[in-house]
Amino acid sequence: MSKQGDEERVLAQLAEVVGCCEPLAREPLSAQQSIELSRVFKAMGDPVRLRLLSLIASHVGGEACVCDLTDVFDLAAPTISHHLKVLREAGLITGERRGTWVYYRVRPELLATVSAVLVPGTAEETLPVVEA
Amino acid sequence: MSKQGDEERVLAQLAEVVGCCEPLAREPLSAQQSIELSRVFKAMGDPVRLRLLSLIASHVGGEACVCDLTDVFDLAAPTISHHLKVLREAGLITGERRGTWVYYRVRPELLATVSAVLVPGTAEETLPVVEA
DNA sequence: TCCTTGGTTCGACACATGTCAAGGTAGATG
DNA sequence: CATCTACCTTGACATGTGTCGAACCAAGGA
Repeated sequence: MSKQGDEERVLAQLAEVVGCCEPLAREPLSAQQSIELSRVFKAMGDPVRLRLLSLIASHVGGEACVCDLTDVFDLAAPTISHHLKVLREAGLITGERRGTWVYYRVRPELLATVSAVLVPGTAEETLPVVEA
Repeated sequence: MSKQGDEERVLAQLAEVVGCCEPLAREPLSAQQSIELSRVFKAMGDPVRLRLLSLIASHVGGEACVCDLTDVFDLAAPTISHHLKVLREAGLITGERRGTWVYYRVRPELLATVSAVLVPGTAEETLPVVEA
């Protein structure tokens, strides 16, 4: 929330380093690229955070306040807050305070970037896969 | 290699629990789904492992032996071996011994599954319709 | 002003993880 | 068999990470 600038920087850096849609199997990642990308995957490499992400993404209006999220887990509030911070610093979600509550929403563009890195089929031909 | 059965089990379990291509934003992940999925992301949440993955995926013939991989990093052989094991146990790669060397290749179907979970409408045709 | 509710930060703890040296296994070649 | 190469496993260590209680901040009422 207060680190909106950091979120933007992270996202910009990822986009710059990874490129728009460079599939993983086309050419090996550089050390720098792998560091940037692994940040996102590491943020998603926790069951609680993955579930938080899907809870936010699938919530009505595309956003959810923290009070909508805490009840789902058997975890203390600081723990949820910590996980949300990790997701935020990875550029996967953004937080905004409106009155008493803080609302989070996902960054679909980052999910799309990551998805495109994984599979080559998104843009055009690449591998001799079973083609229609 | 010696745990080929485990690799199959992991992949089957992931396919069963996650489903074929259920996007993250459609409905919230269950606790079980998030646990299975987070295993894969956690395996990719390390720069060395991500780079290993891309090195294997982009290598000629779609496979690479360990000797092709160790020289790229400033890491001892046991460390590389450890990371390869993590990738293997996550179902992302398979290892096969042929003579003196051990060759690794990626499982594109798992990458496609993960990619499809992230973004709706991604790479559905590349999914191999995993059956039991 | 004080109190209540929603969220975060801090500090501390137990546990997980990345790393390497040493030792072990599998196969090829004498 | 002996030995060399390629690769893995073990054991140990330092660092990183998830968790929570306590304290703190922000906003909206009495």
